[in-house]
Amino acid sequence: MSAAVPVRVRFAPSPTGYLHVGGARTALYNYLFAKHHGGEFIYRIEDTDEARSTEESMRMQIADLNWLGLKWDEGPDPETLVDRGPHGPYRQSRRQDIYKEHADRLLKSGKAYYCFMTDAEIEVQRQEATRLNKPPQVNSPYRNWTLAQAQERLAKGDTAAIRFKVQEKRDYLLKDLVRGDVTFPSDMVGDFVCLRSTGMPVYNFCCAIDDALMQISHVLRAEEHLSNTLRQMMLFEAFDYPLPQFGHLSIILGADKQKLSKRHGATSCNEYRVAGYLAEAMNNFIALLGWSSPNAQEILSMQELIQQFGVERLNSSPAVFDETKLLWVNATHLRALPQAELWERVEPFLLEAGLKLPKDPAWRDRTLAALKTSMSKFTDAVELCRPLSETPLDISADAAEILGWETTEKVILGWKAGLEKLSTEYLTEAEFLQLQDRIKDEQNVKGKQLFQPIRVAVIGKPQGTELKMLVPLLQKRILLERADTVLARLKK
RNA sequence: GUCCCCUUCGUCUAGAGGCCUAGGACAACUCCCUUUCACGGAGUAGACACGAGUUCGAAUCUCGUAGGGGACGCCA
Repeated sequence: MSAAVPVRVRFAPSPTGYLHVGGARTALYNYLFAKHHGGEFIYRIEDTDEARSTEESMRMQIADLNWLGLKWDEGPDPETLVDRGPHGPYRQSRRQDIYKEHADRLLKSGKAYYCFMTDAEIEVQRQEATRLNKPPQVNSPYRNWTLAQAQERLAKGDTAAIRFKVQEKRDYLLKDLVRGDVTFPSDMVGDFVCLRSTGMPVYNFCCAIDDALMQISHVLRAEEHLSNTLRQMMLFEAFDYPLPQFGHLSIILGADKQKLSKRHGATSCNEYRVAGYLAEAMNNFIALLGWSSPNAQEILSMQELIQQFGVERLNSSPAVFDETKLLWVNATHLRALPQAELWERVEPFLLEAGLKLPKDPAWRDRTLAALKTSMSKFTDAVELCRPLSETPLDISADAAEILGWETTEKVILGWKAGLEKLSTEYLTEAEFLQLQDRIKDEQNVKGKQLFQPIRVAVIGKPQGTELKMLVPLLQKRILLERADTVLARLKK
């Protein structure tokens, strides 16, 4: 590795859907690698598949990348989508002149040729090859046409793809950063298309050209591109461009060891964001799928990831995406958050659920202190805080049995009387426990007959978080209202 | 079919010929803390895919076998 070459890496997804966790990991590794080496992280859009690429997908992916905090140094501006950086455009659909010019160069030097084969002809060849158990490669009859011959036919209005002419058989050696030496025989691929007959370039072609022109020094990408690398190496060679270093990351599998896909449940970053996961936990967890910290750390901040990341500790075998561990990583990050920040980040979820909670910072602090150990993700706060919301008490159906007990009314009346005697806005845990004891003695009710009616009078249902935690978080006024609501129900 | 890649506890991994009676983390289980839960603490159980070879010595090197994945597109 030459130290003179500045580190420039890129993440180059195709905008054909949400950002997948696999893509997120690729992006993260590239980002970490760049930041670790003080290099640049470039975001490029591979939108040459006109049928499947959409601007909406692109916006979704940008939003996900932003959520993860992976900021790029060059590429479309996340807000305006206007290109920023000296090597643009960064959307391949806008670089067609460049590809055209490169294809012409190959044509002129005889390294590529016009191919007039139709889809049907290609299909016939493919089926024939498959039938003979041969690699389904295209053997174009136009391979040896002269450029003049082809141009003559083009002049008649026929369209043609431009195919790269794979040269004599030899081995290509790829020194992969993750996999070590990988040898590809050149006949592994047939003459591949560079430019479609529509003029739109094909992935391998623009990828190689862009990586060269954008001066990409290292390409960290998914394993499925490993065998594509051969074509790209041929292209680099044909243009006499210096080859970047490649590292092919293993794929991420679902619990059934099959490639992670929609049937495994959540596979997009966005789903995890909505489900109340923390971006920093997502980064942390994903980083550990295929990479390990040199000092065996499991919980790492972005800063630590940047400091410790290195391509040497990348693992080449596939990794199963384990949601259980993700949840643990998430809970750990969540509980480490300063309480003020935790509230800030949880609040949108509470508001969305329609909860009405006190604005007093001291109250919020107490609440989080009490509830945070049972939270693994932001959305857990919703159910945890629901009983604290200043909304009319909803008496659940399974409270009916308790409401039917003959001692219930006097317990609640005792509870109410006790509350009224208190002068403070909130009662302390100790006061609550004392009050409970007093009701026990005064009303001569104990055990279930005592606890359950109070519980229903507080939260409207027979089970939930411990009352000694909840009661001190509820204003006396609200407790009284709720007790009245339950009493009114008893009268009916 | 051909080529390429991968294979350590259930899962993520450490491991670069002797430090390995294979270490850590999540999950599981047990106990402690706590008048229930959670958090926390202490433990228990659990793996080198298989077979040959190289070597005084192999999880580590080589070769096979099996299994999994990828590529062979005018998809990326």
